[in-house]
Amino acid sequence: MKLITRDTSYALHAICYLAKENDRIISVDELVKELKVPRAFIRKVLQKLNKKGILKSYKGAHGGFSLNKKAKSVYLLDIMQVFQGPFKLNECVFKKKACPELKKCRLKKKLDNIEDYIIKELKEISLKKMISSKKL
Amino acid sequence: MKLITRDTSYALHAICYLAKENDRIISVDELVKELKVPRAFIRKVLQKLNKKGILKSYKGAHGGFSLNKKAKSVYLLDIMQVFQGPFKLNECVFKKKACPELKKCRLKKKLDNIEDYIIKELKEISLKKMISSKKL
DNA sequence: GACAAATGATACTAATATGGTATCATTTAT
DNA sequence: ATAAATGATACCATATTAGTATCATTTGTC
Repeated sequence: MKLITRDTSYALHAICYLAKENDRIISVDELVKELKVPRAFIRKVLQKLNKKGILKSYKGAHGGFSLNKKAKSVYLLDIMQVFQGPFKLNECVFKKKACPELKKCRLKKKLDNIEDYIIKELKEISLKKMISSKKL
Repeated sequence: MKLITRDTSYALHAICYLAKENDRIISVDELVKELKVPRAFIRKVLQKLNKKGILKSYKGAHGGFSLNKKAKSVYLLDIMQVFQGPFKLNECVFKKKACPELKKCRLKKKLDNIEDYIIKELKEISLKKMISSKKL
């Protein structure tokens, strides 16, 4: 029951590295050396982030990637959703016949509240906060 | 990215039904008819709940299952953890070499806080609350 | 222009988790 | 004794996650 998958994790590592290097164009080779992640995997991850507009890519010789946004306006939730899809913690458990005396799905309501809280929190964690030395 | 899996969901349905029937012994057959869930699957689910002490089982003819605890002392979190293992939202994303300037894994800290909150909330949802007509 | 160095696109494989089925052994009320 | 129930377990199908490989395209440099 994990919240963050491997690809999201690799993405975070890579993006943090890029963010700290400002607008320098950084190749996959450099990232692989620095972060010690599988080359083919991280390439896919970076391409996806590029398509989503979070990174910018430069093709050809001396190509690579750089951040396409301000570090303060990229949020953990955004990155997670690139790889893990929309954040949906529950699909109404009590639909259909079960627990039929329940007029409304009250459990779902409660779970939705929890979900809202998580989303709110994850939206508050910006890349800037992640790489700064200040407290989150 | 769902919080509640199918087996947990079936378990919740079954447990709610048992709870509403108080200490009556209820067979798999009855549960299957009532809840319209796959027989073999729900059997496995019930056996697991029995092993964990949440249900009590009665073997032989006229056997079946009943709740082994007070409805107010069975919590959603317990049931989830039977099927989905310990609730761990993150396995330190920033371990190893990555983001090396971070002295301590501060992201993990933040995620841990979120996790703590979720656990607290899920612990507050008792079976009693689930089957009562009052607000959660 | 030729070539090498880079990403883009995409197809494939392997491992694990999830959802579900089937079977035989054991227990127990009648 | 027998039938009705659960216990234990092995199995299968599908989806998701993790990872690999290959060829096409772009682009800087000589």
